[in-house]
Amino acid sequence: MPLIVDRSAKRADIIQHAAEVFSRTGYHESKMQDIATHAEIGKGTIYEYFRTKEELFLAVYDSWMTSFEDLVKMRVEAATDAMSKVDAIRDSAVEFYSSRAEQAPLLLEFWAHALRTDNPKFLERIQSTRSFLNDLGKGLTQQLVDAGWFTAVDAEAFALLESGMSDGIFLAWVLGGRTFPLDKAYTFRQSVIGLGLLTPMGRTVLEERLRLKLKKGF
Amino acid sequence: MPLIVDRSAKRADIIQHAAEVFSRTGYHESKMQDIATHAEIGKGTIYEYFRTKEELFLAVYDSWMTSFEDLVKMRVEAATDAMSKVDAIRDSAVEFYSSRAEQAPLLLEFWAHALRTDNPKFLERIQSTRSFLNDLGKGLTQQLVDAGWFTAVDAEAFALLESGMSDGIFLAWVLGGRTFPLDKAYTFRQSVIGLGLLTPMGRTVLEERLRLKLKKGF
Amino acid sequence: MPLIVDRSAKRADIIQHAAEVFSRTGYHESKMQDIATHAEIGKGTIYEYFRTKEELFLAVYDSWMTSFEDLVKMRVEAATDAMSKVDAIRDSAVEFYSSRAEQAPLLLEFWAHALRTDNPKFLERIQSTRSFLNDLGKGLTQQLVDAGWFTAVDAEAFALLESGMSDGIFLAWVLGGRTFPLDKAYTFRQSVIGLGLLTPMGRTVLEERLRLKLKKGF
Amino acid sequence: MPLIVDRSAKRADIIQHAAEVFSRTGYHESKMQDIATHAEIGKGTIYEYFRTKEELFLAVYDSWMTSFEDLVKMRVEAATDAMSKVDAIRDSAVEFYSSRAEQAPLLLEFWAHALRTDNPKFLERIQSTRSFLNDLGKGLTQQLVDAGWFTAVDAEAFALLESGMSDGIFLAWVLGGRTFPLDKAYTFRQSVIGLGLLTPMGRTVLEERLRLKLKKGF
DNA sequence: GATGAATGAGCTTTCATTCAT
DNA sequence: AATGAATGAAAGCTCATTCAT
Repeated sequence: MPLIVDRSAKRADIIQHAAEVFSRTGYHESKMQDIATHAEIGKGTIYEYFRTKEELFLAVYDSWMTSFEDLVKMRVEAATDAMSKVDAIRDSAVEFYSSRAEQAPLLLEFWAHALRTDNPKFLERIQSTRSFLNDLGKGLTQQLVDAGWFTAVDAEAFALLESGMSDGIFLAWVLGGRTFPLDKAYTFRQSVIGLGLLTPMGRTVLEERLRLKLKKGF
Repeated sequence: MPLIVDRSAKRADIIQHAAEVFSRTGYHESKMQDIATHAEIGKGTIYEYFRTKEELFLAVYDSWMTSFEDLVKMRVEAATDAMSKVDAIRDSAVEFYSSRAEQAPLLLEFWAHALRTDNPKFLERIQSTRSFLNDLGKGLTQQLVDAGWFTAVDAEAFALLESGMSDGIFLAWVLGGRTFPLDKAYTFRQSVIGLGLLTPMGRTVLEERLRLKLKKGF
Repeated sequence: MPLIVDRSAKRADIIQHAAEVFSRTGYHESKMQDIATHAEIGKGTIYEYFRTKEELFLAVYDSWMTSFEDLVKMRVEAATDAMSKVDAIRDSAVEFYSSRAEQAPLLLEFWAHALRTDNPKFLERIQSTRSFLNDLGKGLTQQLVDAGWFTAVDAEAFALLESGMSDGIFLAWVLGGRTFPLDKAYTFRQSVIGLGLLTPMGRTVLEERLRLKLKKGF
Repeated sequence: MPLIVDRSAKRADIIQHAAEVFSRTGYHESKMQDIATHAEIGKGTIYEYFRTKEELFLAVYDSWMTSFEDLVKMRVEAATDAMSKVDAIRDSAVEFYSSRAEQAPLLLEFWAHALRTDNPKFLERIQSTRSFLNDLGKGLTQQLVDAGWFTAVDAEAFALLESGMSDGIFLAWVLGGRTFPLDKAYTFRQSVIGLGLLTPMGRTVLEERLRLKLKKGF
């Protein structure tokens, strides 16, 4: 066990352990005592860092989403052109969700809880990630339109649709027992969408490849 | 108190009231007493019809999904060609979800619960609707491919993707506070997909209209 | 299932079935529904014959004790001399308890309940059997004393002691998991007591036999 | 509220209060809240020390029986010869039961419960005391036989009979409403038994005294 | 700061009893 | 007379949170 030096490091440590317990057992079934035991601290200590169990839940989600956003940012910045930035977003999502397969149900629980609690911070945190992704998607879509790859499209609506689709695929994946490869499904989706949006110019370059992917499925 | 004639009618009546209470308060926050009071019956009476709260929850979900499936079946049967059958599915989903806007969060709770409970019937019931929709979608996609409207595509994968997308849009709609019109989003989605899958032949007929929709967004 | 003709026969039938259910499951764990099901009648019907579950419990005990008393009466009447009447009582107890081994725990429950309930009939019914046995025992003891077999002894106290001992042996037998033969234990007891009470005259006749039994145990 | 210093002292305190509530109201009628209130602690606190109500019941019984065994041990050790050790056991039982007259019905409830519960610890605890007493009785009986006071007797069987008789007298005392003096009854019993087992030698010394007691009863 | 003993509100579920049919 | 659907009081147990040390 690493020596915890300061307050925020200990806070992060608790979040880490809480994430594991919540993931394994679910929010409602996880007891504060379970988390304390897992973190090898006293039950009361958690309350030195988080006012309520709910607040801890929010912190766990926040921590996850922050890593996700950081991952996306990093990948997108590393990519050079708009097309590969789009790929970077998709890859980030795939990687993030795939590597957290066990935690996936907790995301659903978080969303469900967000819609019920009086605490507005839950929905706000969700919106925050969505805004981040939508803004990013919107900008890139516009660039692709402007560059003549994509046909004219309401970039805002499209970005919203895209992130919705992402969550939808994720949902299908989780509820279906993760029986198909997530990355293939995301690629497949992008081929469908891509084909739809490509301009004649873009089509000339990419159509063949995309149609092949459609035929193969996932 | 309405005169309840037979057992199954009373059962349905309890499901109805439970659905309302669950929808309003959420599964975990709803107490059996709340449901009993709302149904104007004794708390013990519920247990004459459902062994546990969880079983009642399942019954509520089952009742919703059965209506949804019935609606889809009806609409699809009424439609004459494959293209309008696809429209019928989409319209059914839009109508179903729109008319149950208040109940929507409960679907999330159900999904979340299904992933946690030991009772396998929850996931089974979810799978059942998904299978129904996927089989339907798969058949229609294949018909559209065979008829030359759609380019060659793995019908199974595409159907899975489509229902995933539907749930995704629904999710975005719910989590985003239902700030956009659900029907427009579904139509938009179909335009994007449609454009991607259309063959040159289909494109000749429909491209103009679909591109217009893309430009407008939702 | 025999055709139940009159009220008291049906009442007896319910008692019979209740006795079986109570014996198997215990008073507290037995549900009125279990009894109704076992008797193949409606739950409400029981209440036509017994006001409460407690009253039914009392009826079961009363029925058992009445049979026991009848058995004792019959056996004692059949015996000719005092000494064999004493044997008859002992044999009746052994037979009664042995043949009801499974029901034995219920007797304990009844006694325990009798000491707690406000309903005085429980203790009264217990007293009634005890009185019957004590009176019987007292009379016989006095006869044996008068006949010169037994030394002078307070017949009342001795009778009380004897029936207490009987229950005690029964208790040890039940709580010990019925690991020793009940009849042997009763005989052994009688040998011990007998030897103690015998007059020199009685001793001349019986001592040898009794001492042999002491040596053998049970 | 008394200052409770350590865990086991608090545990003992709860047992003490539970014993009082159980004794007064009976096991089934006693509510955990009653016990908590009586002990001036919160309901939840009890569950920090005992997993279930049943476990608490067992602890109460265990505590009683342990004191009883300790009392017997102390008294027996203090006695010098076998004959007075036998008296010591009898006196301990009398003292123990007499001083716990109010609690006596609870013993019956405990026995009844032990025969019904799935938890084997109940019967085991009962056996434990019985073994202790039987072993003690067996040893002393053998000593008395060896010393020539008692006639040859199966010491094991006799010891079993004796403790059964003790419980039987106790039972008669409790069920009979404690209308006779317990100590006299025990002494009376011992006179009967004693006379039966005495050898001619023992008889020479004690017969007169014992016969007198028989005549007096209790 | 860290702890964990103490708390009690609150929940699901049971089941004896009632009573309309 | 017979029934069983309906009832609701009741109880054991849980667990997030507090707070004295």
